[in-house]
Amino acid sequence: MATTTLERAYSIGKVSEATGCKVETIRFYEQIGLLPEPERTEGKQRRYLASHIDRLRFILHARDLGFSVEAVRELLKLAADPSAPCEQADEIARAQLAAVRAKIARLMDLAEELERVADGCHGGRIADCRVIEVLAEHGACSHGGARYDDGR
Amino acid sequence: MATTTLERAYSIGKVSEATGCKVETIRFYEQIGLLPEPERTEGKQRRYLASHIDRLRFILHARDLGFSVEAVRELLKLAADPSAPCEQADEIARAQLAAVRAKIARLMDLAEELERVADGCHGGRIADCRVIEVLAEHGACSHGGARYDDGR
DNA sequence: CATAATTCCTCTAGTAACTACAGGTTCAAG
DNA sequence: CTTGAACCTGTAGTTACTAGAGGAATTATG
Repeated sequence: MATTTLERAYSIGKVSEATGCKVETIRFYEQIGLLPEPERTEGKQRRYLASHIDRLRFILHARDLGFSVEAVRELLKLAADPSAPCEQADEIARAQLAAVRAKIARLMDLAEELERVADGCHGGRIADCRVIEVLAEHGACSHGGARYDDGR
Repeated sequence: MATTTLERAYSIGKVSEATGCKVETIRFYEQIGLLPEPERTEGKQRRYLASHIDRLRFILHARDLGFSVEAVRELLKLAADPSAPCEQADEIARAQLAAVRAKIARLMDLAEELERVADGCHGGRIADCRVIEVLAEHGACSHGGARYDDGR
C-alpha cells in the first residue's frame, strides 16, 4: 500500500521542537482527530511529514487565537475544500471576535472593581479591610440574581 | 449536643433561590470545604442558617470577580480572623488584579488580529479566504517558539 | 390521613483541553 | 552489542463545576 518513504520523516520529538507543541499534546490532537495518524516505523513509532507540521501549526495558531477545538475542527474542514464559499469561516472568526470582545468587557469591569477593592487596603487589620468587606457586601453585585457564564 | 433549632432554617433549595447558586454547586462547595456542613433533619436533609447564606454570597462574589477557589479559601480564612493584618488579603486581591489586567492585554491583541482576519473576508471562496490564510501563515506568530499559558 | 408531586439524598461520571505519570519498547550512538 | 534517550500505550489528574441515576424524605393536595 501507500507506504511513504520514512527516510526524511520527523519523529514526534522533532515535530515538537519545530512547533513548540508538547509531545503529549501532539498525540492528544491525533487522538481527538485534529491530526491524521502518521505512518509508523516497524517498531510502531510515529513518523511525520512536513504536511503534518503545517497542519499542526495551523491548529496551534488557531488555538492561540482562542478558537475552541471544535472551531478548529470546522476551520480545518473548510480549509480542505478551497472551492467552497468562505462564509462559514468568516462566521466562525466573527463569532470568536465577538466572544473575545465580550470577555474583554467583562474583565474590564472586574478590573475596575478589583482596583476599588485593592486601593482601600493599606496594611490595616482584617477587621477593616476593604477586600474582605467588599466581598462580604452583596448589595452591589448580582447575587442573588441569576448567575451567568463568567469569562474566565 | 449543640442542635440548633431547625425551625426557621433554610432547605438547600431556598438557599439556592436566595443566592442564585445552583443546588449542586452548594453541595459541591461543601464537599471541597468552602461551606461548613450544615445541620441535618432526621431524614438527613440539609438545613442552613443565615450565616451560611452570607458565607455563600461571599464565595459567589469572589468567584464572580475571578478569584480561584483556592484564593477564595484563603480569603475566607483571613476573614475569619479580624485582628490579623490584612496584608495577605491585599496581596491576593492585587495578584488577581494583575492577572485580570494581563488577560485583558492578551485578549486585546487577539481581538486585533481577529479583526484583521475577519475583515478581509467577504463572501469569496475558501481558496482566497483571509481567515484560513492567516491561520496557515506561521510567520507572524509564536510557533515555533515556546508555548505559553493562554488567557482563556 | 393517604397519596401524589416535589425536593432532596448520595454517588458516579462527564465537560474542556490538556498534562503527567507508570511501566514497558524501540531507536540511534558509540 | 550495549547503553541511554526517546518513544509507546493507557490511565488518571487538573479546574470548577454540571448532569444524571436511583432512591428516600418532605410538602401539598384531595
